Amino acid sequence: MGIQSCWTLPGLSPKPCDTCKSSPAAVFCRADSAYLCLACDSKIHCANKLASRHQRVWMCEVCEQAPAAVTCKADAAALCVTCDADIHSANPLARRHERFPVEPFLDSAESIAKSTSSAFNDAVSTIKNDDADSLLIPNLNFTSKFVDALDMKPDMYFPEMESLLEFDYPNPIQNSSLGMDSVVPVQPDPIPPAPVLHQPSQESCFDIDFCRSKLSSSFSYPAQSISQSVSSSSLDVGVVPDGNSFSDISYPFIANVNQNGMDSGVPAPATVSQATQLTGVDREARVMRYREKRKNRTFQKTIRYASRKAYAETRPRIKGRFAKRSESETEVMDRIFNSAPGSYIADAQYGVVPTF
DNA sequence: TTTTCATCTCAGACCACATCGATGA
DNA sequence: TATCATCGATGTGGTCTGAGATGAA
Repeated sequence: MGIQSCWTLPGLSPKPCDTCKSSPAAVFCRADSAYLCLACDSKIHCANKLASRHQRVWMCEVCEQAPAAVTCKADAAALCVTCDADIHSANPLARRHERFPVEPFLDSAESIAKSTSSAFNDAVSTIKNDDADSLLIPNLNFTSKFVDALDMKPDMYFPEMESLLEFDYPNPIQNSSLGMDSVVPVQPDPIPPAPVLHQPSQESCFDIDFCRSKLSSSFSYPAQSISQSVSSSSLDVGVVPDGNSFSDISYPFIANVNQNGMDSGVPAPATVSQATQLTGVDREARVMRYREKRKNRTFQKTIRYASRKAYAETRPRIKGRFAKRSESETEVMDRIFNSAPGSYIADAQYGVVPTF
């Protein structure tokens, strides 16, 4: 059972490449007014000097139907005009997301992706074996384009994801005595938080739930869902008070908020540069905190009784259903268990399970 | 543009029975 | 108070099924 991308619109298939028609388009060439996959983009725009001067932008990460017009730092996503308008007009918090106009690039998208990925290979090596990574990647489809084109392993990640490592800043709710009574599971974080880039603006940190709301075609987010985290466990979590929202994924980016609390529309100049000037120590600390948190996170079915699990796995089935044991089978089982009284079945995942 | 059909995806149902936990003797 | 017996409820996993989504004709 796969996990659907949290960002792409269900029901909308990515726009196909105008050239090969088979791969999903990854970039939009303004000069050609063409949607191209990475391979075709590389082929076409490396053909001659003139073509290499064509300005291109990435596709919208949400609808994958139109060229991206803005980059939302809070969502770590490139959005087209329509999606940007829909998403960021949905509620007051979303309106405060800091956004920048998308900068067109001239190099081949493939080479950009390659250089981008190599810069993160070190970090990747530290967080390999992480099948949950994909859950944290805002746009799985977006990433998969690179994976397809570059034959990369899906567990690699990209700079856009870097910000997602930063999702366990101190939670004022958890820290308060009020938070102790919250239904939100409180996970002690023994590692002190890394310096917050914009300490005074904690109230400006927020999460957007792109999974829960099952993005309808109208992109209307229920107001009560604005603070849900990506974690599936958050489905049980009540509404987190506006303005103090922190959960599993809280992006430490801020909108440039004016005194009225509204988005001034002008990017905060220091934010981007500071965000990219993280030291190696900061980065390592963040990766460590991320791994710690990931370890405590579970998307798997909870097994309450290992003994029942062990027994269920040994039981005969007919078309997947439990079946009655025949007398001979019962005798065999009795002999097995009785022949070695006090024997144990080692269950790697759930520890030692006593036999029956 | 609308309708029909085929295909795909996914959540929930189903089964038997050891074990759990409450209750009473 | 401690121990034991009884009984209904619970939980366990692999497969099937039907509803809904999607795409092609």
